[in-house]
Amino acid sequence: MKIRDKYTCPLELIFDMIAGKWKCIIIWRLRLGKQSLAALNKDIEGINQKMLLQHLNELMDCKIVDKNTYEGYPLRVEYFLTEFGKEILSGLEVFQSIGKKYLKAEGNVIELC
Amino acid sequence: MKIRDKYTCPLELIFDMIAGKWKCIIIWRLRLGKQSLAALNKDIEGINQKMLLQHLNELMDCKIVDKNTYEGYPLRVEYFLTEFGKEILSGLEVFQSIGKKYLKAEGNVIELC
DNA sequence: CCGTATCCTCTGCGATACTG
DNA sequence: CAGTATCGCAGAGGATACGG
Repeated sequence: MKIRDKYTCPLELIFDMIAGKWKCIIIWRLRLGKQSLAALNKDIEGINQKMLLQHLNELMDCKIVDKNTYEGYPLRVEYFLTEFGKEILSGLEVFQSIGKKYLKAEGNVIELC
Repeated sequence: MKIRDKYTCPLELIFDMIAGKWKCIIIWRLRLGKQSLAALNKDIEGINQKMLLQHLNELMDCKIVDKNTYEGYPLRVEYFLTEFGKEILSGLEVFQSIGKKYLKAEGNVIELC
């Protein structure tokens, strides 16, 4: 993740925070509540554990995502959106609905997300 | 620009369309109306003409941006947002205001955009 | 079940120079 | 002023294996 030293526009800062192949979909999947790593890994088609973890860590660096860790075996963690993350989510919801409309106009009938 | 063959989420499609270091700022700058290439090049700090053109072309491929070309010398073109582009813009406005709020909370007093 | 370390590939970005 | 062509590099993304 490349956060620049200097921004001329607030938009760019937020955008850099969520730039990355899987960031937006991770946030999207966390919209309904806490998720374990394994659950995310299973739900997000095409991702592998390493990339998931890397993106989650970057999202945590930006305070978009946080996690709870529970001691004991089997290990258990819960990733979830912070309040800041939920604000970001509200922007993504706009894109989600634009995308849905776009796909429908293109004749796609896939049932997605 | 990497548009995938298959999407499980409409959000990802829209996101891939505007992924790229300069895409969102270009759209942002076009929010107030038509702009020549030279004007964009001057206004967007740090970009060079080649990258600007490449990103504009990709945005045109996705029908987010369109342009008018006027014959004669000196050459003149006008890049502008399509209706689809304006929808995308409405999502970016959310990030802009989140970013502004975030920077203010961080103690930044810069006057941006 | 969570998380880290290595290694490798591919492409986004950028510097530079050139054409109409 | 608008647009194209080359070339190089850093870093994002991914396969795989290992450790707590």
